[in-house]
Amino acid sequence: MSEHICAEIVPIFEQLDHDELLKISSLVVHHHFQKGEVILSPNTPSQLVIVAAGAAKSYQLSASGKEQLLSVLDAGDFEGEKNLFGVQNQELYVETLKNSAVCTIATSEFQQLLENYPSIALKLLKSNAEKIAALEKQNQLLNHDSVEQRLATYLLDLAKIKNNDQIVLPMKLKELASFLGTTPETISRKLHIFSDRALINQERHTITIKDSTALEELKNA
DNA sequence: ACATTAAGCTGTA
DNA sequence: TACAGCTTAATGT
Repeated sequence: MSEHICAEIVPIFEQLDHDELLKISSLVVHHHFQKGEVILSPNTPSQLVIVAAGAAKSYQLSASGKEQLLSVLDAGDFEGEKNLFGVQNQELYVETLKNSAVCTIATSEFQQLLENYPSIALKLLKSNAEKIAALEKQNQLLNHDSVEQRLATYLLDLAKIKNNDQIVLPMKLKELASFLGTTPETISRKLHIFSDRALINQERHTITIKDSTALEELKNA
């Protein structure tokens, strides 16, 4: 497993020259985690975690103690940046979905870095704004009162993002269920209902939207 | 209308 | 064939 990839693959470190990358690499600690390990929680030290290879999920716990999925982190994605600005992490968890290579940067050292390289702070800001936009969208999703509305909205949004009526679900149904605030069983049933009504075609994780107008009506019902 | 529980099915290593 | 992921059905809230 390569030991010096993090700084090069992360978007916020793009466009830095070789010397700058070297300085960052000296602050980075490399780890390897098995599938299912919790790598960031309210109990772990304050740090930025970067997924170098593999995948992880970030989530918070609901009142009843269940996972509420926030996002799936693939290679190059990171989480915990609010730790870097002195915000105490009280609710955020990050757990590996596969065996993964993960890099961490401690808060104190990163603050030093931000002072020396303001361009990194700007990229972090942009990335953070995008993350907030995604969370606002999910918040809007969860405000729809029925699962059918939430699922219809999600599918239409995904098709819009990909600019294609044929979409591939980016996560397991179990995770999609958590993302939409429901159960895998209900997701499975609703997808079948949509298929029966000829709103979509489903072949495993590949879904083709056949009647977007009907789905639009459903989500606004 | 949806969750929970339990059991059965299917693809993949 | 053992396991994870998904589905189906029965029952509960």
